[in-house]
Amino acid sequence: MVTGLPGGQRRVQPDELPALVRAVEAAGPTPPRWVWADTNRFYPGLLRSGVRVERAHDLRLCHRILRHSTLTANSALATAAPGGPWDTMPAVSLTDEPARVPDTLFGPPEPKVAEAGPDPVEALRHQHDAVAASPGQGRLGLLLAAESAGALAAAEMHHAGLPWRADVHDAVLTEVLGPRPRHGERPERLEELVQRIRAALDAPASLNPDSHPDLLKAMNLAGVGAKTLRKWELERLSHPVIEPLLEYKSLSRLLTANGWNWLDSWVRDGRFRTEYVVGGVVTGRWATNGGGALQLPKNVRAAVVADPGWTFVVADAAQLEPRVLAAMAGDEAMAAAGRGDDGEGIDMYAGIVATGAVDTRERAKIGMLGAMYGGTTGVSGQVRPQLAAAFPRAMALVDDAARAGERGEVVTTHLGRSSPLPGETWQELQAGAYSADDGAGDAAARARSYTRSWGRFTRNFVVQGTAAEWALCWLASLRRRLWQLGMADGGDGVEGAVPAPFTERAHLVSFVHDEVVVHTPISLADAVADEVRAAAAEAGRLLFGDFPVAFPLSVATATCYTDAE
DNA sequence: ATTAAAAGCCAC
DNA sequence: AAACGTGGCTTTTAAT
Repeated sequence: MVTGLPGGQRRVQPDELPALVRAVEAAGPTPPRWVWADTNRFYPGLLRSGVRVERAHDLRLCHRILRHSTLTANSALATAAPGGPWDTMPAVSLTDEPARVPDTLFGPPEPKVAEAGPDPVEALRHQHDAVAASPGQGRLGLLLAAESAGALAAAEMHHAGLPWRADVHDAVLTEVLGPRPRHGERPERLEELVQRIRAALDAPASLNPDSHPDLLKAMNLAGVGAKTLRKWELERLSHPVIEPLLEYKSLSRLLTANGWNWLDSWVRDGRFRTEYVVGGVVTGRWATNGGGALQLPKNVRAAVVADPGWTFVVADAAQLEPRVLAAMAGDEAMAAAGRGDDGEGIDMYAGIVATGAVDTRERAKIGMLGAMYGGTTGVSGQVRPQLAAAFPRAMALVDDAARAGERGEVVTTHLGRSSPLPGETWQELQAGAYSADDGAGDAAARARSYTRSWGRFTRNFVVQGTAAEWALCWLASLRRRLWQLGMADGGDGVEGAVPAPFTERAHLVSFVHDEVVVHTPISLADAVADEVRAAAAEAGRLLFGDFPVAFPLSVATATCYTDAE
């Protein structure tokens, strides 16, 4: 059922939906906002039919935010008994089996009764009520719009896919590992390294370097003196086995995580498609399902090559989190340190050095990261009082968030996404800390440790979560701008031709926390770069209004991802 | 036999 | 330098 149409409501068959949506999108000067239970349930099919929508409201994603936000704590939505349909509705996954087309051998399929599901109109009303009554000058409304736009962008990026040259990927692997081995065998380079490791340890040919206990035992016998196999620890030891072992670990990682098997599994028809999970991280950052798309190692990014006649515009936000912290804390001094004289933005860590608060860029960086992560030792600990003196408001914000977490309270981002409550472990440990009888060591110490750990989580939550909100607004703005760019240019230049979504226009192909990649016709690359910057400025205004904080980007254009970094 | 946890490295 | 935030993913090992 589609309601709210110009001509009232209509019941449509699934195959009628694309034409209907296309018509309504094209009808008026103001595009509609489609409200649906889950973007992934409707949008992939529309995209396959060549239909792109401008705006949407994802009821499931928005419900999840409103259910837990401190800004809507008194709403009917948030005070309802838990376990309602919108609380328990599972996300639709793009990898779910598509509804199988029934066999037609025995005549047309039985008409299916659409599953009832909860009433979306009623849900929308509840969500509107909750947002309308929330404090914060429309911040929650902005968050819901950005979250929903993100869901559209995520589906579109999956639809378009990240251009991926399997032949280039294979060449990279062959270069460092040797030719692809037969099933069950090690590549040449790895086999050589295994031999060298065994020889250096005087170990039998049965030693499997992938078995950590066995390897550690053999290393102990050879007197290497390693307690763990962590890279940074091994690097500090001197023994003939260290060099081949580190090399083995590095190559082995490449093979298992992004080797030929990965290529076979994830690259089809020149595209890598992952499933972006909008809001998949507690802080609001995205997660992905499949292919490890958020952790593609630098050396395999060489396989990300633009189509002929196309190129990439790669942009990332410089020092996003400290800038977000400065803005949300209203810390003028800290914002000024990242702004520079022209107001366009300078390297923030260099700017902090320029204020005289800290003596080197490296120490400024470690100190800021430590303040946001809760580091207390080493350089973090040394620089901290200096930063606290120079930027008291920013440091107070993260310290307050940490203390709230330690008290077991919830913290909330700038736009209104709230942290979860600590789990049962927290409660139990607090109770246990006061019980005299505890057989398993120092209960009070464990409670303290867990409490501090939760404080580090809430400390980081407010910054990482607000940075994710900025990035979401950036992405949403850029998505809209890229579409407009396509309208202006006409895509392939054919008069009157409407470019198909994402095959003839500049389009997003990757988003990783604070970095975007746009795949664009070469002729539009400069315009895309302008829009990427304009979108960043717009995101800053949307979140922080007139507060004078800069969000400079590093932007590069290249036909290969590797060359843009 | 299946599942969960641990260890480790990759990304931001 | 050290072990301070969020994750995904793979392999081995332990547990059920």
